[in-house]
Amino acid sequence: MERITKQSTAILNAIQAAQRPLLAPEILEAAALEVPGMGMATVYRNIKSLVDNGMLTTVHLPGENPRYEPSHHHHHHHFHCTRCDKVFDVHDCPGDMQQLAPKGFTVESHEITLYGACETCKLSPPPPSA
Amino acid sequence: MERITKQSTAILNAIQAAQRPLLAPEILEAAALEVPGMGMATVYRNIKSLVDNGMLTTVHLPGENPRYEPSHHHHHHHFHCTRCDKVFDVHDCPGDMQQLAPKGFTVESHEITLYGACETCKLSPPPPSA
DNA sequence: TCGATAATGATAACGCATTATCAAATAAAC
DNA sequence: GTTTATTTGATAATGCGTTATCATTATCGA
Repeated sequence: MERITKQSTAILNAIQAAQRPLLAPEILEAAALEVPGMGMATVYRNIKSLVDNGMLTTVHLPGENPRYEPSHHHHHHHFHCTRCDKVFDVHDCPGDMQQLAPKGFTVESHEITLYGACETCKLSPPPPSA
Repeated sequence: MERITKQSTAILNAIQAAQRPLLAPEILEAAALEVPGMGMATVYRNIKSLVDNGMLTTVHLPGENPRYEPSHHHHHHHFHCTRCDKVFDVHDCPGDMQQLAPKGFTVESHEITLYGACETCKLSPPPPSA
């Protein structure tokens, strides 16, 4: 991926505009608005290249396919909305977790995933009769 | 799975004796010590049945295949040793996480995964020349 | 102990995300 | 504008965890 194409531009734009980690199909969906007809293979190729370059970071959540966001290089966590399945960054952190671990274990890092309703879904609950 | 067989007994024994969540291949490995020649399909069949019964709980960790542990029905988290890749239960919890979420979001649950060295790996570091 | 039927083991098949293939399109150097 | 090498799109192939198939074996009620 050395050349700048309208596809690669659209993919990077989509990821940076999203303000949240995206799944590969979400990246395709967003980038295809700018470049209709874009193929899934192009998305995967560009993701791979951007991750290798260090421009993109892979976000793994429990039981989920990988999502991708611009590399932040700062410690943060994620919120997974159980209504719309979108994932959002959480910039706060409770801090050191060493005290949670069993005696004799050394904690070097941690991941926190919050689950619940994002603001949009909270304001727009599904119809009760659903 | 209505009948008690030496295979189903060995599988349940393996899971209960482990004291930590096991991957399907780990269950096979442990149960095969008791019933040599046991097949992977038998492990998956029994896991499925036990999960359906509520006897087993599936543990999803970021980027990992599912692990299984006896259903505890109490809130806990997990420690993933980055040396031996074993996962251990963590019975402590920092508590409510609502304050971490963005304004307008409602936190309903959370998952914490700790990473580091378990006691065994801490006491038996790999040779420096490795 | 016998018989009905459920479980097992070997293996093929599946689902799904991801990657490879390759002809056609296109970016960028000249 | 031409040329050349890279990227794209369509699609086949891959990898891998899991599930289905089916003949054989084994459980357990009668």
